[in-house]
Amino acid sequence: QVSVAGSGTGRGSPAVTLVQLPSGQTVHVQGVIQTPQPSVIQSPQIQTVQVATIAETDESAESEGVIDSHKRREILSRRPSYRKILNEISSDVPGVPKIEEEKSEEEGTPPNIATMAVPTSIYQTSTGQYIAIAQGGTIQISNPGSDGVQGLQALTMTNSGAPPPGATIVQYAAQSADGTQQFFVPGSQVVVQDQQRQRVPKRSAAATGDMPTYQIRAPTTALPQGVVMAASPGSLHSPQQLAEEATRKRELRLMKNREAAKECRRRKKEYVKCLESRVAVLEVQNKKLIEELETLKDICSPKTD
DNA sequence: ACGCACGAGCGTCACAAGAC
DNA sequence: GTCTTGTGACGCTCGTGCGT
Repeated sequence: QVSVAGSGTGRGSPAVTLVQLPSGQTVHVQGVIQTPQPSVIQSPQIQTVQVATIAETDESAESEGVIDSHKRREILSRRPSYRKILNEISSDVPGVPKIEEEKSEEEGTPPNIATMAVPTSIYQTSTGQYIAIAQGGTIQISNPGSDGVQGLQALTMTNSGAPPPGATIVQYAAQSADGTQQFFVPGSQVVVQDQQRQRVPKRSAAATGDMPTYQIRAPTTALPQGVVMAASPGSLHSPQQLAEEATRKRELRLMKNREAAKECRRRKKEYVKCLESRVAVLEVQNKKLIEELETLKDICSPKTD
């Protein structure tokens, strides 16, 4: 004897079907039959939109815009990071991959890209590139138009020697006679950008993923024309130097935030992808359960004729 | 060919949470 | 208390599809 009892399909409550098997076992099938939804993907993004809508409804009711926007921001900002959410999901569901603490290989990071060290000095060239010199002589070249870590290059100067304290100097020349970009680094060496990519439009740079290549050469001439010299923070005294230092700090902060935003967006996309795949899995499961239920109904329901 | 709408991606700002 | 990191929001640019 099997009894199938439908219940609770009211708005907001999932449909629950009770199936009593001949053995006396009762099976709860919850939410198997769902009302059509506009979208199967219900990411936290959507949830936040809903929260925002509620908040705005309150706003129109109470006419307290400032307080409400604060409240809304509070609600929105309480949402944990994508990494946390996804890792929580993955701990519940075995098949869902975790977002690694560090960047995974998934996105195809070129092997010649090193991880970004904390720079101690940062400079912007006349063509918009950023050159950061970290402790230990690592030079990082960041092209503002390129995509993600692909715009970040690290060159480690193995024989640059220890610069005098507070005296890191970058000497930059806009363009040399052979059409390459050059800048000079401690240790009397020259970093030369190859001709093939200078000021590539940011769209195509992102699409093709091509990067500027740099070579370390011995200087062929004395100081070139148009040399720009910048001092590191160690020897700052005048207001102008302080202003430069503030600008430098700001540039560094912006560069870091730029990278952080890229990383955050990458995680967000990964998170949404995971949710989508999870939805697909659940849909398959759901379908199977429905079929199973139908089979059980067929087997166990008493024949009338 | 042109204009428009739309979506994706980006840089920046503001702010909360966590680290130190 | 200060610094760093992560993320939502905003505005911008660019590519694409579509109608005219």
